[in-house]
Amino acid sequence: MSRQTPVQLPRGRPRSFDMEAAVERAMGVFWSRGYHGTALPDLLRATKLSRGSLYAAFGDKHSLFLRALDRYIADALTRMDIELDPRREPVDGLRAYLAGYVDRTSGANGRRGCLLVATAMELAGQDAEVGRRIASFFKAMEARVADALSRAKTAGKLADGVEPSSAARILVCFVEGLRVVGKTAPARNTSQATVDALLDRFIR
Amino acid sequence: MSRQTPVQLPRGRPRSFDMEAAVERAMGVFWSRGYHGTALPDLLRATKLSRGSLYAAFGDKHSLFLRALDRYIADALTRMDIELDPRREPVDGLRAYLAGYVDRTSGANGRRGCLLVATAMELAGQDAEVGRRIASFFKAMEARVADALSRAKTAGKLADGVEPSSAARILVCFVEGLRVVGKTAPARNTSQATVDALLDRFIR
DNA sequence: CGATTTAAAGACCAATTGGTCTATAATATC
DNA sequence: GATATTATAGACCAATTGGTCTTTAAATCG
Repeated sequence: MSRQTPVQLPRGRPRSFDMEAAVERAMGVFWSRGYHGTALPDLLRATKLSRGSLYAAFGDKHSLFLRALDRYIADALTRMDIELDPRREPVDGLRAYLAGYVDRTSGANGRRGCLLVATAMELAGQDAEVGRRIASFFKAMEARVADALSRAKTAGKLADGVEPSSAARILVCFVEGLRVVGKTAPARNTSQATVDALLDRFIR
Repeated sequence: MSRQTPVQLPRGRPRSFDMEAAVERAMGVFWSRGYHGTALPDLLRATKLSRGSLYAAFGDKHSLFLRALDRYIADALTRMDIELDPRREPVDGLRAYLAGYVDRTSGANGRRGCLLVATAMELAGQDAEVGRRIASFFKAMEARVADALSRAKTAGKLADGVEPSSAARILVCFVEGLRVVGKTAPARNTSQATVDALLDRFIR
């Protein structure tokens, strides 16, 4: 199948730590503390890297942050692609998608918040690299939800007068708002009931 | 009417700057840059105070921030009390309330964001004083919206099966989500159309 | 082995952080 | 005019910021 890569191996000591694992640990810190709230020692502790290794591997704090953000976004989109898989019943998919948000916005999960929303509020206005990522994520999310709604409509499962594209925009705003209100750690029941009441307005 | 206050005036040079104006200017800085992103020199420039005066008047950065946040919250609640005034048609009030969010979440206004949402994401999880304020604001907002919806229901203006209290929670999440998505500076039309589509599901 | 590359530890850096303090001028009351 | 209070400017502070560099030990190759 694939030919042997013609690049010769590097000569010296190979990298001994897992870069992706380091990005993931860094992501966890940014997630909990925000960009400005995260100091270098926090990142060194979390990644268990020395200053030198971290800078050699990632360049600087900002670049590492972008990688962590990209990772967070990729995880979220992957999750959505599973939940809203076209081979599944679209309404079931939407329920699963919203159930995920109920989970992530109640109690301790809610209090921890969302790296994406926090970053949108903290940096999107000032940092163009971040702003582009945030905007493209919202677009991607909206497209996936609109697609699921569109399939639900074809199946005759949408309430009268519901249009997939505007309903998708509503749902995106709603779930991101859930993440904001989730910072006050509401009870699971509350979030679930709110989601159910919303879906009731759109699903037949 | 009111008797002369028996307190004798202080003896020395009176305060010559307007503390409320200073809080308002500080609020503007925190609003644009966030808590961690705001450095003391930023606050001195905005308030046109010297270090000494600022610390004498407000104690420290955190206390000044809390005053700015309280001011922002008070302004928001005052606005809502006008928009959702019980003497007004409740549906008109709700439309005015949402129109305000359309305005604040489109274009440049949207890009600037919201001090409250940014603070919720940045600090509510870690800072108890902030967390309490955020939680109580959401509660107060939800109560006002629920009240308006309740009056709309009595007037027969709500769609079948809409329950004021859960609908209020939906609306609160939705508008806070609008603020998040608004950081990508969407077109006014887009936000307005989304709001209209949502209201369509709740109003007869 | 020798050459090469990397990791870790930590010294080191200038700039910035939030915060205090002092000196001086201004403005008020008695 | 004496007393008291305040504002400003700026020196000053220790701690922390993000970031670089050097040293030494490891690990891999030819």
